Amino acid sequence: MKLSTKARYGLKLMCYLAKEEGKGPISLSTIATQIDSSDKYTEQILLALRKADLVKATRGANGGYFVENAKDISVGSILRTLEDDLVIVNCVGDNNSCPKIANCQTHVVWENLYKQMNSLLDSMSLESIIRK
Amino acid sequence: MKLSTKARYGLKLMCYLAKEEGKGPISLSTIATQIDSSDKYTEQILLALRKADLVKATRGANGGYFVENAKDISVGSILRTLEDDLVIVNCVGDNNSCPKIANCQTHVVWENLYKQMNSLLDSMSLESIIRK
DNA sequence: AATTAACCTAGTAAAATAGTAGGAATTAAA
DNA sequence: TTTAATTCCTACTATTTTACTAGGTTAATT
Repeated sequence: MKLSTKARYGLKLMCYLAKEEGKGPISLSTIATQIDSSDKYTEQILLALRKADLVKATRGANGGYFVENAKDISVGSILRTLEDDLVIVNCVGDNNSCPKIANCQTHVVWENLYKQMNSLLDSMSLESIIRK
Repeated sequence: MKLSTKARYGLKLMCYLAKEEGKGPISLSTIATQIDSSDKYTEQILLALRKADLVKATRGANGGYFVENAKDISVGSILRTLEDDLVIVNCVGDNNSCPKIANCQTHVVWENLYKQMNSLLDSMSLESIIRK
C-alpha cells in the first residue's frame, strides 16, 4: 500500500506553486524541473489538479499554472484527486456496495481508518505546511 | 493506494480464528472456506502471520492454526505484517534514508499520516472488533 | 503569421499484486 | 510401522496497477 508517485509529485508541486502564489503563471517545464520529474508526467498531474480546480492555468505564450488561496486548499483535497479518492478498500466511501457490511467485523476497521485519514489530511492546508 | 487482498483476507481470517479461540487447531482448508479464498493463497497469509507469531500452528494429522489471546493482538500488528509495515512512502518509518527530509515540506504530511494510521490501528484489538 | 505553451488521448513499459504448483517435513491414527 | 492428514517452504506465472512516453490539437501572445 504505497502512495503513488503522482500523489507525491503532486503535493510537492502544489507546495512549490503555493510558495510562488501571486507571481503569475509558471510554465510546465519550470515546475517539472523543480520537482525532478519529466515534463510529460508532470503535465498529467497538473491536468488532473486543474480539472479539480486546485490549480488554475492560462494558455498560450507566457502561460502557465498557478495556485490561488493556498490557505483554503487542503492536503486532503489534493491527495483525493490524485489518489482515487483515498479509498483504501472498496467497501468505504461513496460507492461502497458490499452487501455483507452488516455482519462484517472488518468493515469497522476500514471505515475508521478511512475517516481518520481524511480528517487528518483535511485539517492541513497547503499554506500551513509551507510555512514550516 | 489500495490495501492488498492479503491484508484484507488476513484480518478476516484472524477475526474468524479469534472467534474460535480455545477450540483447538483449525485446518487450512476450513479457514480458506470461511474467508472465501483458495487454500494455497490462504496458506501464504497464514505462513506470514505465523512467522510473525500472531497465529500458532500444529502440524500433522488433526493439526491446524489457532490464535491465543485475541485481546492482546492489535489490528495494527496484523496489517503491518501483511502490508509491508504500513509504510505509505519510503521516507517514513525505520529505514527512511531520504537526505532531503530537513528541507522537505511534504515529509511532515507523510510522517503525520503514518503515525496516525499506526496509532489508530494499534488501539484496536482483535477481541474488541469481534465483539461488535 | 509565427511562436509559445497548455490541452487531451492513447499507448507502452515496468513494477507490484494476486494467485498457483508441488514437493518436503511432521504428526497422529490405523 | 505404514498410511493419511496436514503444515512448511520456495518458486513460478498471470493479472492488474502504476509509471511514464508520444504526439497531435487548441488558445493566447507577440
